[in-house]
Amino acid sequence: MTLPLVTILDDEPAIRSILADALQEAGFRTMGFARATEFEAALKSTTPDVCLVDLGLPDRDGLGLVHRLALEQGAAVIIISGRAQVQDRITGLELGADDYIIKPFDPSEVVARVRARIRKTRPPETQGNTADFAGWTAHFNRYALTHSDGRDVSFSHAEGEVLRLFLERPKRLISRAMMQEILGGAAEDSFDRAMDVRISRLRTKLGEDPKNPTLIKTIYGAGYIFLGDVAWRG
Amino acid sequence: MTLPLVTILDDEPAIRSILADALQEAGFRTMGFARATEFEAALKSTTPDVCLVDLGLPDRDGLGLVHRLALEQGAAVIIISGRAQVQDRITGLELGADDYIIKPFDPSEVVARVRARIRKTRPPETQGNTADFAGWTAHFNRYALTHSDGRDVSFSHAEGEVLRLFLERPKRLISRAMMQEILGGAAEDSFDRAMDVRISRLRTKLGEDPKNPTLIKTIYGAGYIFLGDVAWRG
DNA sequence: CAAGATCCTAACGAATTGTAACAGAGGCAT
DNA sequence: ATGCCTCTGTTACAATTCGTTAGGATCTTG
Repeated sequence: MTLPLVTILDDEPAIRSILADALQEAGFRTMGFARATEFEAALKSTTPDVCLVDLGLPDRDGLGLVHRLALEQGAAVIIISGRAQVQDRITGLELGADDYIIKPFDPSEVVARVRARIRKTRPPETQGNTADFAGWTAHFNRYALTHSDGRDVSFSHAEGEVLRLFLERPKRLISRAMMQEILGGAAEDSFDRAMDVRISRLRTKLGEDPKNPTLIKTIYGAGYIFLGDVAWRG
Repeated sequence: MTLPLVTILDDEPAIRSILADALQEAGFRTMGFARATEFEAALKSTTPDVCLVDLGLPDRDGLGLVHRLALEQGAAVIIISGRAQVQDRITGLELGADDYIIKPFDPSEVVARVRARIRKTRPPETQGNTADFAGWTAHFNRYALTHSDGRDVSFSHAEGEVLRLFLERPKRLISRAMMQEILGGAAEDSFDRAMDVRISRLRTKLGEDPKNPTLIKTIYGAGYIFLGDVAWRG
């Protein structure tokens, strides 16, 4: 697995570089952004493990951003702010932030807090090959799905890749770009319907109602999300 | 599901009771302990969601306890300590704590940080994905609204964003600017009717009388307000 | 009440997504 | 090799989503 990715959103280049240095030294990949719009654009193609967000942004109030991040992406969000009042901290945390660090900060404390987030956020390596969800059991070693009602469906390698991708990230938004990256990263032409077709086929095997899928939901313009409780074993 | 359980390990009775009061008022169950041995005994029969641990314990160094807690139980651990040095905080976090709060603390900040932990610890399913209001039930995980009279309407992602925005702030004025901010508002042109249209469509799905909306009310020149009692469950 | 600002919403269209049908690449037994 | 099968990307077209436009409705102010 690749190194955890930490994004830094702060309009001061000095702060970005201090944080980036400390984090990289600690073994993280980093991406820095000066404005919220850039950051949001980047989010469409990458999924950070932890997002450091400065609240005093020029182009937008960061709190709304934090809220959406926490809600949609499910990523860990750490606010870094000059506003030190207890009330500021509380509203930040209530809006979905995972932590709130006050400027001026000690870079190594930031690193420690980022680590603490990642420990919890990263799913413990699921090298398992069997997973239960919504009445189904996926057996990745024999490329088959069994349902508690007796149905037994086999799936192909390509379908299994997608299924595993979903089962390892339940209830989190998975962008199309990320799927391309994790699965066979082919060219990303807008004419490329390969991913859609894979998902369509998987949906069919899961017996989803085409008009109203309950397990694999499409988020228009954003990606997919797998609903359903997943339990891995073995 | 039962209320989340928060344990408080601190040798000062005054602090235990301050925290217990604040947490109970916020809707948590609490258990207090004065010494590590008592606490560990209790752990054999219960599984707390969050553990508040004071480091200055008389009978044992708290750090080792924190380490084992984090490692074995997998529970969220928040250190509360009088030791304010950066180095103390770092080692606490590195040893497995999820957060580090310095004495003296503000009880409501502790509550906010406990909440932030629980959001991540508890499975997303348990979180607010369903809300009742005015005969309707909004199911955000399956993008559908059901009415007590049997109606069943599905809504899109964009509509869901607006609906959630309202349901999270019932009976409060929501300015247009705030909506742009919280939703993905990119364009700020005053010609942008996108938000109006979203609301219009949502009103239609809710079966609002266009002449006389009862749920989503327009405040001319100021924004919108959602009337109706909202009860979240999950 | 007039004027102007603000809001509603039907209709349109660009972008995005679903999926049936097709085609090429292997695999495998005959 | 030939024929048949499965797998999987590509194509083409249908369906859906959602912002934009535009004209009318509604509100506030003077």
